[in-house]
Amino acid sequence: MIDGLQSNYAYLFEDALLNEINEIGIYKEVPEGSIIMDIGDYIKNMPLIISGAIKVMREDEHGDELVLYFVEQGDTCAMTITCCMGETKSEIRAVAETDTQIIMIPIQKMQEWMHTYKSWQSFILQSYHERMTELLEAIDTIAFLKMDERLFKYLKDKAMANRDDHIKTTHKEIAQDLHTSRVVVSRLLKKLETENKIILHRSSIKLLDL
DNA sequence: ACATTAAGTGATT
DNA sequence: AATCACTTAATGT
Repeated sequence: MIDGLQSNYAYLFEDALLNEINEIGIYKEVPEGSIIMDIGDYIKNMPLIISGAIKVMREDEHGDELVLYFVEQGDTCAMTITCCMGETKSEIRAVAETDTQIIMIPIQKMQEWMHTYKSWQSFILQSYHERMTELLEAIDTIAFLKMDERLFKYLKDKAMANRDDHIKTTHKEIAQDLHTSRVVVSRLLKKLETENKIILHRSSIKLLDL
């Protein structure tokens, strides 16, 4: 059995399905920072995350990025669900947030399992629902929250996805993820530090309030 | 020791 | 909140 499959998905799927996943799924290790799926790619596989986290983002016509949400272990990329219904291209880019282990499932199988396994069906529907909620939240965040609140939410989301309150990034990266400038990030982080919400180090941030 | 990269700051729009 | 210009601090070679 693929390592980690049992521990992460056994409570979700029946044994027969686990065995099928084990047989058909392709285990992959993705190093931090590598692009798992890019905008415009045709999607042939659906990833199940065993460990690690993935950052999902969108890009505008100038190549500027904006992070939508993070996907954690035990979850899947809901965009693939939409995409593999029809033969559409990916609308998003998925980048490994940390070194990540995934199992790739061919989309034909995932459609087949929709009919044969009840647990699979509810898993897909539920994660689809969760993503939808997160997307709405992302819209709210961008539309209604000020930059300082957005930044703090970003840090919390990131800490949550990585299961680690010690975040390893630079101000520059955060600025790119939130689509703002590095100077603004530095200033707002400084403010958060004086409010005792975080501690700043070079190339890393320790989150205090959780 | 020097170059490079990350982060802090004031001023201006 | 963005941009510029500049400084300071940490790190790599």
